[in-house]
Amino acid sequence: MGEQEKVVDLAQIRVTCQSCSLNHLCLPMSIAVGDLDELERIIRHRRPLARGEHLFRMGDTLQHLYAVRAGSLKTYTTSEGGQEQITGFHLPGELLGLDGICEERHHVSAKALETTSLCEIPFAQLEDLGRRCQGLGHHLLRLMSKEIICDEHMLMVLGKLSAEQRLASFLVNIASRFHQRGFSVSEFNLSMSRNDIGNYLGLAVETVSRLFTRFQDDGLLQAARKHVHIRDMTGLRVVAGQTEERCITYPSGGPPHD
Amino acid sequence: MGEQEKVVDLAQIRVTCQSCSLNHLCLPMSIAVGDLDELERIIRHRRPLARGEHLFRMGDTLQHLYAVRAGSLKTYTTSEGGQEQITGFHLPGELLGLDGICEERHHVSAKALETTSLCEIPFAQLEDLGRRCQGLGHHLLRLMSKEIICDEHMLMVLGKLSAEQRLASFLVNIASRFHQRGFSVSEFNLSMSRNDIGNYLGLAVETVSRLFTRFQDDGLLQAARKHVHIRDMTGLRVVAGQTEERCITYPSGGPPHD
DNA sequence: CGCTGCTTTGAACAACTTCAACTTCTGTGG
DNA sequence: CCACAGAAGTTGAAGTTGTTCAAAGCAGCG
Repeated sequence: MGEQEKVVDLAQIRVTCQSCSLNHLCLPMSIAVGDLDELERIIRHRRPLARGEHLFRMGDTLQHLYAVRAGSLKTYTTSEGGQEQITGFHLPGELLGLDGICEERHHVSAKALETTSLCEIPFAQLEDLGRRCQGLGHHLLRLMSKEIICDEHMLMVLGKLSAEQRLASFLVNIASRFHQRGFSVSEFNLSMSRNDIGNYLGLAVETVSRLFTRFQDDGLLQAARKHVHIRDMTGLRVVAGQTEERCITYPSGGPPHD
Repeated sequence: MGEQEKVVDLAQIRVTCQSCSLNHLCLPMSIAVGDLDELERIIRHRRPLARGEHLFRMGDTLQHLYAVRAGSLKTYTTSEGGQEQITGFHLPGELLGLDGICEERHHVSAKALETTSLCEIPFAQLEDLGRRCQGLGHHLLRLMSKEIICDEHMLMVLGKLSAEQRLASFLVNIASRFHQRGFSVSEFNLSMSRNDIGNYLGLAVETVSRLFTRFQDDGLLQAARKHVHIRDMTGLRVVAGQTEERCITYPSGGPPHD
């Protein structure tokens, strides 16, 4: 508050998707160079969220989609009984709000897990632009399709896997998403609590905690609170029942360019 | 084989969405009357599937989306270990194949639960038409969004509900979908086996069977094999933990017109 | 009529949850 | 800078829910 010289109006900052380090993961990846200007024209920075703040709540009218620039969020639904189920964790480069298109209001709440900055994209304008720019329109469909695939993968996780397999599967998934973003596959800080992990995986916190201990004892990883160091990725994949890499994390026509 | 006079080339039958009893649930609901011709031009009937036949399999290239005309299907994923998880049951008026858009190949397999007839919609042409007909393009996004919502609702079911709540929730959902299609809310024939229900709900067959018996003893319903007669819908909703009607079954801007 | 597959029921068992206690971390104010 | 309170995480022991295994019942069909 006292640091007047540091205060800037973030909405004034010129957003350039071109210079964004995430553009290969985000909407711009699909768009013709000439049309990128148009996309940049409708995108705005949003004031960063502090840890625990909501981006939107279940029931809110859908005005914008959001792309994560830095930080992370969780989305969750609340049942009539007041129970919460986390439906996803969202890392930089990922799009939020697609569930809200159906009824023009959000069906999940989105809450920041840490200080998080986002791009705000007016949905009506994006849809309009999508009609004019073929690549963008198609990419939006692909992103929605990807979300369906991910959610249906989670149905398998919750419906068929044991607690051990669920946690291993979760860690493999998170590691590969970090890796895509240029971070280490094997060493990272989780932004979500054990409670959040348990909630997401349909397990009690205590079970998650015990499993971290067991994985550590088995030499699969070392975990100290949020910090995780995977020692044996192959072993972890075996526990998860995933030996092939067939997780959908990249909504492109072809495979990731690496 | 011998009944030559009954054999017709189904592909020759002029499909008219206008005359289809499901048009208020399906793609045409969103389309301007003038554009309906164009949609009808690209839609083809498909040879009906016999019970147990596949419409497509996981990994197949996505060529078409499909709309169920009559009958029903299940979609399921197969894990590396060969385990199957049913991701959805599909009734007349519902669209299949949306998961395949992301990578241009299906991520689930679709199998008929009974004799099933379908409309086949070439995806590329539909996408193209969606760009030209605003209503249709928007409706396609809504249908995908609806699928996300339904899948995320299932995450809650699998992650948080007890076996009893899961089955009650399933029955309430099926009943309301039958009702929308003009059938009785309270009396119907399930096209899926107990095994399929258990698989879908993350439960053992035996558990499902015991629950049917318990619901019957509690006077909530009467079940004889596939035939189900719901005696106390309110009671069933209470068990499911759903007292409000907030299941998303209709992807329209407003509520169903009844 | 006797097969086959689906469903139901019972009893033992296992996995995970719940409850309870304790430890470790984090942040805040004295 | 330390003390303290609250939150988050860990661990153990008891309890429950749902699974697994086994067997019998039932409908449909050649």
